Amino acid sequence: MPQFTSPPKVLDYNIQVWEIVRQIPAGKVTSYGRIAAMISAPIAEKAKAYRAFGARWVGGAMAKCPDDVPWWRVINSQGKISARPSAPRQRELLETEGVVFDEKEKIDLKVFLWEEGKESDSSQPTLL
DNA sequence: GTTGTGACATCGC
DNA sequence: CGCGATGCCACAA
Repeated sequence: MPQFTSPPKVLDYNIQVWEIVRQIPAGKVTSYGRIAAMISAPIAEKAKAYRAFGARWVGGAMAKCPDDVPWWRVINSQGKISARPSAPRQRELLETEGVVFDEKEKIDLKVFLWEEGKESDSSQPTLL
């Protein structure tokens, strides 16, 4: 267990993030905003604030990146890898999982985006 | 107590 | 579709 600062609330949030990330099947990816959205329902009042920083909280949680969490399956909404120093390393891991990148190093979220409850289904997304 | 930055997302051109 | 600019919360110095 890594050493976290005292804020238990944020830590609790991070734990939820890790829990979700662990549920991501191999060969699938998800975005920070997606995780943030599925964790705590965006409150109407703070919806903007949450939308603005909820994703960053997830990033903060990933910053701890415990060994039990496949942090490499977490990317941004652009379907690209974040500016992490080990970004190239992440791409290698994703390719090993079966994820493919386009010439712009972007991932087809229409194909590899992990959707809740659609992990092992034969539903083939409409490839255009 | 204040200032700066951060594994992002969204809007506009 | 790509790039630039903005917003917000929490933490570290």
